[in-house]
Amino acid sequence: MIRISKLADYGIVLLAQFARDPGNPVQTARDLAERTRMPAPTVSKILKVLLRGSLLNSQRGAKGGYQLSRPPDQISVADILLAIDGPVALTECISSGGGCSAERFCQVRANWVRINGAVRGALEGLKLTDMIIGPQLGPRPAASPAGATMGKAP
Amino acid sequence: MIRISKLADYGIVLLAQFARDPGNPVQTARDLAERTRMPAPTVSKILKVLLRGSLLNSQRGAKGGYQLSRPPDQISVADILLAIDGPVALTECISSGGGCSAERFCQVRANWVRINGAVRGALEGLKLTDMIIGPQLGPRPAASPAGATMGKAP
DNA sequence: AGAAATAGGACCGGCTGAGTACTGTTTATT
DNA sequence: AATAAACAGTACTCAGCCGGTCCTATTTCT
Repeated sequence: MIRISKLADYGIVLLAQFARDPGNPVQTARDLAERTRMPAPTVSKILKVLLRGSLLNSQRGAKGGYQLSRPPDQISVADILLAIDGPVALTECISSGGGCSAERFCQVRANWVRINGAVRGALEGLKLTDMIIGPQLGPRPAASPAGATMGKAP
Repeated sequence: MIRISKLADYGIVLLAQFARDPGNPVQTARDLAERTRMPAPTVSKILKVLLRGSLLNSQRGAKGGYQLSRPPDQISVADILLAIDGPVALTECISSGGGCSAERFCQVRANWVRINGAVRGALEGLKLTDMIIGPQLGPRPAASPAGATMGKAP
């Protein structure tokens, strides 16, 4: 199904929450859980992962909380996926860096490298600021963006 | 890790094999297994799935085998993924068509719809013929294709 | 009739994703 | 100094699904 993990999905929702109200840069895990309607332990777990990926800074103790480590326009969806799910690798032979027993005969790997790079590039171009502007906030030009092409042999 | 299933990966390799030598349009499961170095039972299983997805035609009995149901330039990577892994749905809320308990509060779903559509569109544009031209067959213009952009807010 | 294929299941084992819980450690406040 | 509020880290379980294999029809050519 070519899907990202649920945790990564949650992570994006959480980070988007930060970006949505810059007035409260520091948020506690508890508050985020309430606002996003996600279970508190799971929220806490994801926040720690995002911290390790240096997408968040944390302040311990009372009056503590988390805040974005960078401006939201400098955090991409690819960054979030990298922190939570690891590197973008559509196929196993990409993530394992080759070494598949069939590699000697495999004729499609080179193409996967290209497709993979294109998807990663697209995800890198998509910033957190792009995720918070929903259809409800101001009119949008049209439905779907212009015809995203990639990887097609020239 | 945003990855496609191994079966789908195999399926692409198998179909690419058909496209690679148009001289032998009909191939048996056994032959394909040998040429791709994949285990025969698995190959057989995938071929049946591809048949159900009407990407292949089959001929039973002695001298039987499988062949592409359409010219390779009319079979996209998205078609193969659809047949094996189901519809492209990066997040669960896409495949389930909404209904998530947090949907009422979720502010990012609309963006996922756009991203998802962009990825699917890109995969649809990538045909089987694009998968068989490797770097070894003739020189290629450059490393990565031109800057695949998608989903970015205009 | 027999051999060579596909058709269509059932079946199972192992991995990993998702969620929970528990036990520190740090810090502001009183 | 004591307390409470928050983050930090780790361990654990449970379920679902992916992957692989095998078995038994059914069809068709020789």
